[in-house]
Amino acid sequence: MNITTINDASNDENGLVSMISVSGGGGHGGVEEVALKKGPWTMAEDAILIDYVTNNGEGNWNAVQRNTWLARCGKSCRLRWANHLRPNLKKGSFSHDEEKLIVLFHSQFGNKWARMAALLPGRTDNEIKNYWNTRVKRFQRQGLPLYLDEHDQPTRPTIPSPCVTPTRSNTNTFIDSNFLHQNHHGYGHNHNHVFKSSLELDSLVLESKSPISPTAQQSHHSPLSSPLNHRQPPSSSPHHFMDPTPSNSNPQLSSLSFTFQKPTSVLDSALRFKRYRSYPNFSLYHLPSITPYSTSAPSDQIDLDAFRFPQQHSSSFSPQYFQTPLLDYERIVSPSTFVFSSKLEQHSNQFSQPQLQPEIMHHDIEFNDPTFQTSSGLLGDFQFDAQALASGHNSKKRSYFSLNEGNDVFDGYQNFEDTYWFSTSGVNPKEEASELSKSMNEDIAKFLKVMPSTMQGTEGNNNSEAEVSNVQSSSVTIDDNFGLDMKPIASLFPLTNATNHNKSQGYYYYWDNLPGLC
DNA sequence: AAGCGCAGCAACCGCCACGCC
DNA sequence: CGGCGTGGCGGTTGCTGCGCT
Repeated sequence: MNITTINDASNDENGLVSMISVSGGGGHGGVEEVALKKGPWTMAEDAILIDYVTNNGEGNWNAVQRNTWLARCGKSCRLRWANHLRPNLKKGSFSHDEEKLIVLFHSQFGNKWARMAALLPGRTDNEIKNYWNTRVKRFQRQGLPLYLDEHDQPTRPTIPSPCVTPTRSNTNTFIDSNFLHQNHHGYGHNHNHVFKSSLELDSLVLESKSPISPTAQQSHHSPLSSPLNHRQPPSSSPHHFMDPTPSNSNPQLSSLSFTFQKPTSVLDSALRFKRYRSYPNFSLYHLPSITPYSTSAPSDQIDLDAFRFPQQHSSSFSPQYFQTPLLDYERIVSPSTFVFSSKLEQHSNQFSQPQLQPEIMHHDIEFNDPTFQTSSGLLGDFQFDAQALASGHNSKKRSYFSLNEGNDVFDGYQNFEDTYWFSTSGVNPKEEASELSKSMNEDIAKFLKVMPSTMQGTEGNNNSEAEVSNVQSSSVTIDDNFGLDMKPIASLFPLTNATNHNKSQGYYYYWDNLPGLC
């Protein structure tokens, strides 16, 4: 089918319409013209798109235009869905923590908006891009270096990347001194806000020849330029923020000199990132698509205590940042939870957030059921969900139910504030959940296998210790929809050993030193 | 009140990668 | 192997609201 777009700005309520010629299909060469609308989406269009995706799943966006009267091109539909209509989108301005993360990510990835979005659940690449562009404009106008946090003192010098002198040939890194000041857990003296890691690391020294004022730095290192632009070669691993400690041994190093840590081979593999891609048969009402693995340790051999995500006590940490990118539940809400805003506006982006969408996506759970006492943090939740589903276990805040929505019946279960919906295919939810549980357990096992051994508390955890002894890669692929790059995650969350949590199976590691989130 | 600049946001466009045939 | 369709990504544009003059 050939589609020709003809711009015609004369015949649309918004003054934006394109005429496309749709030909082919039957070989008659017949051409039917379809007016493709452009411009802002209306609520009616949104409703059509939501309905279509609900019934047909994501993907095949051009079919939307073919199968509905929605006169939008596939790209426009995909964009509208991804940026405004899909569940779990977080609207509103970025929090300060998110802003810092964006700066952090940009210093690592450059203009890789989609990549950043994958690390900021609920945020879209477009949002991040817009935020960054706005930030660029603002900082440029104010003459501030881009990688200087706006809440910090503007006089704080930034290490410009051209002056960075790695001591190891395989390192090409940029680190902004700004980030070295943002962790308040405190190690060292002059630069006591450094990132403490328990990883065994090589060290490298970054040296700044001289302090550079923001103004001077601007001319030297344009705020518009990402550190990535200065990397040679650009394809090298942009691994930064690794456990910097003051370097006082070298008298040539000024206060802008730091020694920070480079991970060993475990975290040294190439950055790996995988685009999300929907299954062709993806259903909006499916629980997460999990690809079973044939060889994995059963879950009962995995001590999930060895892997804990941040707890509430860490004031600087927002665990929801990493919930979605790590293990994307595809938390789905019923279309009934889409409600129209009472405030009528011209555009149609006023669907309120799904009411069931949790503002805080993580659960910090203390279960009474000993079955789940070993599960905590993200993986714990993950396993909990699967096991509870499989077992049919109903905790106080979890229940199965069905919901009649017109002619449709949706099966679901509720876990605290979160509601999960899954298919109405007739599969017994528990059977489906049982398979899901197995797959999840296998995924968790696989996940743990490739985790750096230093990320796992191994005391009293011989099984997993053995499993992780031959770690070769830091990348984890949970399924086709999911690629996890452990490296930036690990570098963002240096591990500390919380020894005062004396559970029977050993000690925990906490990810509680998120830099820049204080 | 009008004009202007700016911030924020939504959406489009071009390019490219990938899979399929 | 090349053409084609599809989708993803990054750059860019345009619109709207708001504050300031």
